[in-house]
Amino acid sequence: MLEGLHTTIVEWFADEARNLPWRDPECSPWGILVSEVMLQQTPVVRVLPVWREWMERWPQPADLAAEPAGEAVRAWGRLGYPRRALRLHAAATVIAHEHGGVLPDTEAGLLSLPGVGGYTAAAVAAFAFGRRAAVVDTNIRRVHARLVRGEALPSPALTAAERRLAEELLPDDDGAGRLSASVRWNAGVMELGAVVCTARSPKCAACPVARDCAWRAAGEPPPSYVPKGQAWHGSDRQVRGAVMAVLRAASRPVPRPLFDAPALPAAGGEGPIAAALTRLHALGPDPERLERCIAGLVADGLAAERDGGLVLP
DNA sequence: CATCCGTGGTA
DNA sequence: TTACCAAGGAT
Repeated sequence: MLEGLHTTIVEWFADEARNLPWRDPECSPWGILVSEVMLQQTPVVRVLPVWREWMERWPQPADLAAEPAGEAVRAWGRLGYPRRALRLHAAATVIAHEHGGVLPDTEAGLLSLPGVGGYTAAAVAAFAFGRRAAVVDTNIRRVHARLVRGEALPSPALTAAERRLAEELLPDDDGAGRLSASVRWNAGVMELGAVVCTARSPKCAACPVARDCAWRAAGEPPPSYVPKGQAWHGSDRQVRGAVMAVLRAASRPVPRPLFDAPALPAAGGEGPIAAALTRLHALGPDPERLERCIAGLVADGLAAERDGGLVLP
């Protein structure tokens, strides 16, 4: 049974895998780490162009570590959650200064890096170093929930039972490095969840293991809970995002009064800075919220005070 | 452990 | 148009 699943999914992956640059056998561990962090909560299609820019500009961790953190944030562009750029810069600094510029090649070593949690540590250990590691991301959790547990969606929070299941399903290490059975299984299940066993309207007709699926066998029961949406309108995140857009557009400190100005961004005039300021003002944040958001950005290290203005760090 | 942290495409 | 959701992590 398990053997059949392994063979079917791994063979499907060999035929159907998307040709992504970080899956190239020549891709460096650093390139794989960058891709994994960028892919945290961000779709592949938006990551692709930014990842290529990063690899061209910073081919090694030391290249990124040599620049101010703000450059990482600027080059992050609109991928979202810019603190990830900050942590990637911090990770590059640790790698350059404490690991001789070479990535740790164990899960535990990777886990100690800023911005690297359980998922990313396992993913890099597996995909960059060929280690046997149970990769558990949202795609894999969903495939396991349906295929094995017969449920429409995984629970809101990762459970110990899910970790156990992922470990049980993981093939033994066969010493084949990046081409090992466990690596291909991890990649295959993740890909299946990403392109076939999707959260909304799964493409069961295209699924290689539809006949083995416990969820289908159970008559596709609906989710037992309702996912709670992420608040956005009127949130601090919305304002922080608008402020960060201004800072990314500016190469010198933006005077503080411009952030409050409800009227014309006179000093900015035309151009991307003025446009970003206009978008911020359009949100109409009250002064208290705006101040709190800016203070939060500074506290997070995403923004810095300089010459009476605000800049990227 | 629940909450916070960006952004844009899609149903 | 609104709401969901995408290779999570830190606190």
